[in-house]
Amino acid sequence: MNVERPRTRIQKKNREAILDGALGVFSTEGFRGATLDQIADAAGLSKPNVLYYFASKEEIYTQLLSTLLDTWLDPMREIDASGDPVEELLSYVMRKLQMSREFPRESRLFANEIVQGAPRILDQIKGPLRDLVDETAGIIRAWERAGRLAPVDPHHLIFSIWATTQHYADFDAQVRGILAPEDSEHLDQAAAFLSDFYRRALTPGGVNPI
Amino acid sequence: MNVERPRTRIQKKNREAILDGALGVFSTEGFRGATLDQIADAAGLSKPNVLYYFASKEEIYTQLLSTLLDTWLDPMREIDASGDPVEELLSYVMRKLQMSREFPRESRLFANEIVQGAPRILDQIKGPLRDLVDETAGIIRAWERAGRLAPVDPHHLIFSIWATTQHYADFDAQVRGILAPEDSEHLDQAAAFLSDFYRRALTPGGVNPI
DNA sequence: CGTGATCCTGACCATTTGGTCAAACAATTT
DNA sequence: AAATTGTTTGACCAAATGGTCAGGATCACG
Repeated sequence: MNVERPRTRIQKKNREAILDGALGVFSTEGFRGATLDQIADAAGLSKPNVLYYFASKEEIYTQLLSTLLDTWLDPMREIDASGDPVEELLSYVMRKLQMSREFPRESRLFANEIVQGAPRILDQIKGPLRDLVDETAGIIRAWERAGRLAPVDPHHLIFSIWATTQHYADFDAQVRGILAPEDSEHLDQAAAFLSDFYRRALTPGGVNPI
Repeated sequence: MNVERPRTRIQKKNREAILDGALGVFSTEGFRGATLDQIADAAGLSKPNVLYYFASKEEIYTQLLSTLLDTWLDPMREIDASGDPVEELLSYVMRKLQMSREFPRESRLFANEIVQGAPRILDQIKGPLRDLVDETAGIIRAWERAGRLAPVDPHHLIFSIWATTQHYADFDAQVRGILAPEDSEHLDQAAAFLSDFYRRALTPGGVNPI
């Protein structure tokens, strides 16, 4: 049975349990590494029961991917062309960092997918994602031309924001391995660092020369 | 047969072929996703023949990981405490970016491993990698205290350099999906962007206010 | 309560996968 | 060229894996 919209409360509950469990498994194992048994286990259901709600492992995965991409891009949509350029970009950085804190599994799911060549999400990247990025790049370019932002390549600025913020979710194991293990404040430190860092780099003419 | 040091030219050639093939497979599939058949295929050998040179899939993988980590850290070892702080860090950024260009498979191999929780390399991270990072952090902190560098958290600066440079190898599929496909100059643009960007952010007191 | 629809499961299946092994084949040494 | 050592492979195996299915359990509702 291949229900698009959950009709009963049981369907809703179980589909959610499956997607939540699958998110955990896929995000740490990748698509090929994840097994239906693990997913069923994480969801608290039997394997045949999982396949009663989703036609295949692939369907669970693509369902997850396309649902999450939207959420993932929300912080970028909030950038306001009429706001103060540096402050708008800084709060974008903070929103992205916040997502790494709140949704690390989602971040790692995308990381896995893209590192492995984005075989199942390339269309979405070349379509909606690219459009949104180009639009944002336009805003940044306009700010920059108006002299309200240091000169930067908009696309590479966006890449750098993604890289630096998602790093804390995607490479969490490494970050924890390097920083003192008892140090659980590292995301707050990261916020302070990135905030200062991007402010210095983006403010036209440099900030408060000493 | 489990030969540590290749004794014959055939051993040398085949072990290299296996490691090279395996690098390609592991870097795009992850450990669990990769199969011995794929590796054998990529190496141009039969599966039993691969297992004649390496005891198991796991042994190939860990061999790759530990061999490569050393190369991977070389750029950081080159940082010279007696050089000019901003220039030393900028050339470190450029060396790291150059590695993304020359060794994208190696970068993705580590990315896969770490995204999935670094199950087989955590010891090396907590040991040698951490030591080197702490040492470099000490150098950066000294520069900063001497007022030769803008105030930054050394560890998070290092993370940001890793993130921004490796992004171009690890998330290559996304970068290519977003930038114009005909644009094969994006790594040169990235070099220009990162160079300007880190110079602005690191130079104490800001750079050449207009 | 009865009945049709929904939900769940044990048993099963075909394929894939990591790994073994005896025997054939090739290189090197004596 | 015989003996020794090193290399390669086809055939095979057990376990894991994605997926199926018939039938039983449960639920919603007239």
